[in-house]
Amino acid sequence: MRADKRKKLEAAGWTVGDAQDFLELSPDESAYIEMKLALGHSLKARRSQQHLSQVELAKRVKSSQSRIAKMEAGDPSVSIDLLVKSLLALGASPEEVARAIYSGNSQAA
Amino acid sequence: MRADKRKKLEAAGWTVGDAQDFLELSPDESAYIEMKLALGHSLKARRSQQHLSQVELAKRVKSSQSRIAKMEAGDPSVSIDLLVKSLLALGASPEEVARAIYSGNSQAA
DNA sequence: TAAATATATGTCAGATATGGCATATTGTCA
DNA sequence: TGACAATATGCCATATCTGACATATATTTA
Repeated sequence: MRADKRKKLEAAGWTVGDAQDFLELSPDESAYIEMKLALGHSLKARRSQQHLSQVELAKRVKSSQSRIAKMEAGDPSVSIDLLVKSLLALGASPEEVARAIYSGNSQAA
Repeated sequence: MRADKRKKLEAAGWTVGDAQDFLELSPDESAYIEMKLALGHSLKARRSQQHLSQVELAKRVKSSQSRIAKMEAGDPSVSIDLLVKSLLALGASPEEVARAIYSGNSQAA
């Protein structure tokens, strides 16, 4: 299984190796997960660019290191709201957040 | 007070008329609220375009009429996640969702 | 190598968002 | 006008997300 496919399934809350491997994601579910992954990548890119550790970013957005890690990994337990708020806290504009959503390019925002 | 300003404050969970009228929103809070309002407008525009009632849309996205109304009104109790999922359910692509986020134009998505 | 720092993963009690429901308000049409 | 459909608003029990914490696993540096 390709790494990104596996990641997508995991982001959907599935455990790879299950019988559910064969389940299909609906186009909507798929799009939703891709958006979250894209936002997570963008968050990591921005954080790295500013030479911040997850701990430092967590303090800035009043979250926790573990939640930052989960955001960047596309963990199914994190909301788009938190991702957006974090990006804004890193100085992204709404337009940059928007670009992060549909551009596969992690540099986008 | 301008209508959109009032709406923004209400979306932030404030009651206009309070002493809190004078509080300022941080740029991040402001941007976040504007994004939610923009998504709400886009949702309403798309729903109208497809001649769907709030009840019909609610059934399609397995939500409720009241939640649809709150989404479209920018109620502070609704998440961006639900707005995004609803737009996707109305046939919007991730790119259109993205455009809905930063474009003030409610037709955008 | 070991120590130090950064990131990943699992869990959980408390906080927030959710659908559903009742009901108020608005809009439409005869 | 009244009857009816659509939308708005308030409430609540439950589901989901949250920060915090512990701890495992990299990654870096001396």
